Amino acid sequence: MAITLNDVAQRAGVSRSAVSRTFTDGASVSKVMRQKVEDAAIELGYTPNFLARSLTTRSTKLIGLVSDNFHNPIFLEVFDQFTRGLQDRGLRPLLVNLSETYQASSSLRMLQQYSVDGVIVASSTLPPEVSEAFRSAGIPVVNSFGRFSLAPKVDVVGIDDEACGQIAAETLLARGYKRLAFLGGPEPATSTQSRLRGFLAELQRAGGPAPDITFAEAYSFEAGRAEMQRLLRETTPAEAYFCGDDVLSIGALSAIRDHGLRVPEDIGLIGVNDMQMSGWQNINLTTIAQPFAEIIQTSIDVIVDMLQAPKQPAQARRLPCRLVERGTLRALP
Amino acid sequence: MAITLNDVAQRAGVSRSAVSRTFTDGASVSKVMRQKVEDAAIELGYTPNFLARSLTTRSTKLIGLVSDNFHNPIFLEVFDQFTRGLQDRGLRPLLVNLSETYQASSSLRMLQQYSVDGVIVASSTLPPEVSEAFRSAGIPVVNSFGRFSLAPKVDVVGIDDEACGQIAAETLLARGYKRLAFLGGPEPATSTQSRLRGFLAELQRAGGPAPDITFAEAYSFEAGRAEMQRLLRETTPAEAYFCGDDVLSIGALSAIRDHGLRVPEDIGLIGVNDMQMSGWQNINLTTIAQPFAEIIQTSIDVIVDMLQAPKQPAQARRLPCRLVERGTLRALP
DNA sequence: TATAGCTTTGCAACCGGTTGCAAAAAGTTA
DNA sequence: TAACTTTTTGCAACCGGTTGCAAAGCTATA
Repeated sequence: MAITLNDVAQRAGVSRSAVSRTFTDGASVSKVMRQKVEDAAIELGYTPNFLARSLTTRSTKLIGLVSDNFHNPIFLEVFDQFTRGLQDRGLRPLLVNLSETYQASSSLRMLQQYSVDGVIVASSTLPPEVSEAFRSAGIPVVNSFGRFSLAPKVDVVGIDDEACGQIAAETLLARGYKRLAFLGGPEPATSTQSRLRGFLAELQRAGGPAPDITFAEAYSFEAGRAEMQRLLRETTPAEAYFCGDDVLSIGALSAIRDHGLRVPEDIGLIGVNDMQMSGWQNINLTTIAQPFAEIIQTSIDVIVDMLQAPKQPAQARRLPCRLVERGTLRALP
Repeated sequence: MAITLNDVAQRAGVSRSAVSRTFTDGASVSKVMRQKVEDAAIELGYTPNFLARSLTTRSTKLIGLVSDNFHNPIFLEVFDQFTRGLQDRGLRPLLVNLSETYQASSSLRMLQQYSVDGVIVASSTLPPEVSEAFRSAGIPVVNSFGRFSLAPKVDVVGIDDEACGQIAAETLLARGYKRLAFLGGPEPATSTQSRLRGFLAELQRAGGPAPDITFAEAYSFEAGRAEMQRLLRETTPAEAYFCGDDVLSIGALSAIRDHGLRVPEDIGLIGVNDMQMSGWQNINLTTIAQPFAEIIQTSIDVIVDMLQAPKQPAQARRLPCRLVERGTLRALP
């Protein structure tokens, strides 16, 4: 069916090795030989088979892209950048969706069967064991958007969640807010906990009062809205809320407005992520931007380095967040 | 490095074929033999290499997933469902991102090199030549979200864009709107043209007046907002707009509200897609739902069928859309 | 117990490539 | 032109599996 190396060799009247060599760079082929082979190849429409090649070269150029985050709109941007970044380097992303019904352990087998050269685990919610399983199996792995740790078992590229909480606290305090609150993502998530820790630490340092603390059930619009509705119904709302992320914030925003209150006049709101939608004029959310492009670029760099020199000691990289001022907080005094 | 069939054979003291046979179902192996092999395999942690296997079986279980739509939030849901649907059937999605800088022709080579068993082109905007190239190369292909045609060159699964325009017209007329307008996506897109055609046909049939017709530059929030701003500034707005899709509608919505007008009291709006966000209470967009789940399920079924019995004549399937009533149109009289 | 029929097993060739090695060809130098 | 280098080429083995075929093993029947 498909054209093989043999076909080309025969057509060009040369050996199989000769054909192979013209298609591997750095190999020794004379100009006339190369010409003959290339003519035959073009004539027949030959494309080398990467999988057969991988058998001897032990490199498939396949990178497993594992994620469980197929509901938060920011991940579309994440996938876009990952796939393009990998393509630019001649690598191909093999996608594994670990959401809901799939147990994490299956991803190792799935990707081992295809001899991937490396794996990118793109998730802030998957447990570290998922990434670690790949490393134990000898497959280069990097955990993008993972949690920082001083002695990580696998390479991690992410943000400094504590610093993120600190920025939120500073921002709110600088604008004169007194009664503050933390409306986090799911309580067990480590990102939630770290952001809270940074938030509290900075408030304490500045001598501010302790904030109210509640958690939404998920990083989702519905969860943010539901939790804010509950707060408005059952409590005296705080002056300003630091929300777990942007979708959550947008949910909270809708609850506040439905309740007849205004943002930022009655209640202030600050999120995390800076997803595209947050900049839409009908949302216009003040938020703390994650450096998505840099995280993704760095993750790819890390994995590419590991392909060349595997088994360096694992390292966790923290990239800085920055405040994006829009319209959901009152102005600086 | 990795454990191979040979290692297992040696450990179990049997032939290579025996090991191979215990891992291919339907092959003839006695109970004792199977036991010996499985023990050795577990002991060594053996996983068969699918790529080596594919060399002789001529099936990689790899499906190319080609798309250029990494900006419209609905596509995250689309990717989620595609990847899960494929995984459920033991297939693995190999992602190709064709947005912006990549020219379509590269996708064929990329996927040929990996001997994919089939390709799903998930896009309503890529030209039909992209899908056709795969078919010419003998690779089973289905174009999801593609344009309907009576004599298609490749299999297509999508919606009936004309019917969609018709539903929009019926819906608006039934609510007593008189001065209607069409605010489409990019003018050259075939989906835009088909929806317009259906819209106009139904209006004409019902004897309504001809609508205003304009086009946004893209299927995006910014484009929808910009075009609606222009309309509000330069024209007398229509009573109700049929918008190209939901993101576009949401952009238009924000422009209308910023202009001090109310929806649906002053201006009505109906979109297409029913993306998750459209149901958010702060948006609450009346729209025409695309049957995403069915389109994706059908696409996968089609490609799986082709793997078994390739080269049936191509067929275009149209799945029905349905109205989702929310809050951006006035109530039925 | 001999024979026929079925199941299980191993051998060896093959899938589409790569690569170490030695022979052949081409290029240099004297 | 001969002797010596360097480059180019083909052979054959290998990567990790599968599979047709025939031999071996087993069971059932006469």
